[in-house]
Formats: sequence, structure tokens, C-alpha cells
Amino acid sequence: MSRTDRILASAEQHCREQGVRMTPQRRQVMMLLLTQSGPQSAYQLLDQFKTQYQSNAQPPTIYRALDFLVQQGLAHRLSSTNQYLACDHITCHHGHQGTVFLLCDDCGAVQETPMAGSAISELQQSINSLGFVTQQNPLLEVHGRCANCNVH
Amino acid sequence: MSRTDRILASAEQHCREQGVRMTPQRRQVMMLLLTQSGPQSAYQLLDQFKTQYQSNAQPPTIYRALDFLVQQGLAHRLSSTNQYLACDHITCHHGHQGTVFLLCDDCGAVQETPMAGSAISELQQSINSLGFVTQQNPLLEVHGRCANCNVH
DNA sequence: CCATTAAATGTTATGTTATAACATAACTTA
DNA sequence: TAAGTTATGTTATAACATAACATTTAATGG
Ligand SMILES: [Zn+2]
Ligand SMILES: [Zn+2]
Ligand SMILES: [Zn+2]
Ligand SMILES: [Zn+2]
Repeated sequence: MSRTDRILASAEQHCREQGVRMTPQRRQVMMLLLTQSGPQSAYQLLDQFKTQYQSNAQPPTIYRALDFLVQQGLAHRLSSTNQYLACDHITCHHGHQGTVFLLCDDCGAVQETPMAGSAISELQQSINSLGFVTQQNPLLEVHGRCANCNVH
Repeated sequence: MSRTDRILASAEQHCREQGVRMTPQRRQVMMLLLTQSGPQSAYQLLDQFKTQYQSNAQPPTIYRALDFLVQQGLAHRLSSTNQYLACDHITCHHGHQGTVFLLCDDCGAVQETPMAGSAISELQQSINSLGFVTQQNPLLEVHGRCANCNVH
């Protein structure tokens, strides 16, 4: 069983547990995300979708699938770059209490890493102390240069 | 001296110290940001700019001014909503080692608050341990409901 | 199984956000 | 004042995202 198949199987199980439907179209978009080396824009994904699955697809098709996948935590949206990627932790379900994305401005690679537990609680505490009630766990997008690009 | 005048004076001094130019146009956009109650989209600012300062202004005018102000740390861009606002800490120069924006999805208000020092160092440590070198201090956008909206 | 409802997809059009490219003007510095 | 740099003016278009409505497919209950 390949890596993508394994992740896809986890994603399917997640959907069953949540009582939501992993339709063929959504699975196809998920597959596109999984087979990419890095984050992709919605229109890049649309182009690939048209090539691989359905030549006359329109933007709403992609945006709907992406919205679904993001809602289910199977994919993430990087708002600082308008890009989408598959969650890197679907099979290890550590949860997303706080997630940091390290975006390399040099090579475009993105690394997803869980926020340290103490950092999360520090944040939550300061947020709570202001009477603010969060509706989603925070995603932090940090720009810079990745380890690989720093060597070269 | 009014609040906006005081902030504007600080901003001007900042620019002098940095050897960059606070031109009339940039000052006007800064003024627009300062007189708003909340964050604004670039096109909202453009409309106001056209009304108040220059009726034939075009998008690049606003985007250039905003880019400048953001680069100088005098304004911030909220990438999750495509909005811009004046920095709330221009006069108190505490730095921006880490900043949290609490965005109320109910009333649209945004509260800018410094990230707790320990949370910042936790973050930095985990980022550094991956060999990643940041090029900007992290801005965290947290969505939810503000204290005021929670009461009602 | 069939009728009803709900969810998903198809389709057209348009709204919103942002930048490329090149011309001109204004400042800076020697 | 000449040369170089920075900022602005202007036109056009690229890039990102959604509204609105029609149609199809799936789920539910008799
Ligand atoms: Zn994830
Ligand atoms: Zn890199
Ligand atoms: Zn600030
Ligand atoms: Zn509110």
C-alpha cells in the first residue's frame, strides 16, 4: 500500500466517523494535493484536475472540494500565499490544537509542525484573559528560509 | 494634539530614523487607516482615498502606500481577511517580536496584542531546531468572538 | 419501490484582490 | 545641472474567489 493510499484510507475513515461523504470528486482533489511536492493554488489544482479528471471543470468545483477538505482538517489553506496543501498529519491524528507552517520563500517548500504545548497554552491564556473566544485552533504561517536552502 | 496626530508624528519620526520617506500620499493613506474604526480592504481604502484626496486614483496607488506602511511596521496586513489596519503600537514601540490579532467574526473588530514572551521563545526554539531561519516576526491571526460580542 | 427531502455537482456570470509594465515626475547627490 | 534613484501616474490584465440558479445524485421514510 503506497503512502498516498494509506493517507487516503485514513481520510476516508475520518469521513465515515464524521458522517460526511468523501465523494469521488473530493477524493480526486485530495489525491491531487497528496501527489504534489508542495502547496498549490486553487487554479493550479483546477488545471491539474482538468487534465487528469474532467476537462471542463470550473472554479467552483475546486473551491467546493477544497472547502470541504479544509473543514474536515484533511487539507489546509495558507492565507498568506493563497495556497492549499494536504495535512501532513492525517495518519497520526495528533490533533490541530496549534499548527505552525514554515514557508520557505526561496524554494516554496512548506513544513507543517505542531506548536509546542506550552506555547499553545500561553496563547490560549492570553486570548482568554481578553474575553475572546476562539472558533478555530490557530494556524501560524512563518516565512523564511528552510534548512535545505540555508545550506546552499 | 489629537490621537491621530500623535501617532502620525511617531510614524514620521520612525521614517526619519529609518531614512525612508513619508510622502504626502503615504501620509494620507496612513491617515485613512488611523481614522477607521476597524480593518479595511485595499479597495475600501481606495474609495475613501478617491473621495478625500484624489478622485482619479488607481489601485497601485493604494497598494504601493500600503506595502510601504506594512514594510515599515506602521500598518499590518491581515492575510486571512485581505484587510489592512494601522499598527496599534506605533507610539509605544514595544517591537513586534510576535503579534496576535484577535479577529471578531461577529462585529469585525480586531484587537492587536503582543504575544507572550515565553510563547515567542518556545516558537523560536522549535523553528530554529528545524534549521528554519525566519525573515519576519510571526503574526498570528485568531478568529472568534470578541468579549463585547460574547456578552450580547 | 416511490415520493420527498437534502446534499452535491454543473454552469454561467461576475465580484474581489493584486500586480505587470511602462511613462512621467520628483527628489537626492555629486 | 546632470545623473541616478525613488516615487507616482496610467493602462491593462492577472489571480483569486463566490453568487446564483439549474440539475443530478444520494438519503430518508412511508
Ligand atoms: Zn495538518
Ligand atoms: Zn527552501
Ligand atoms: Zn503592530
Ligand atoms: Zn465582536
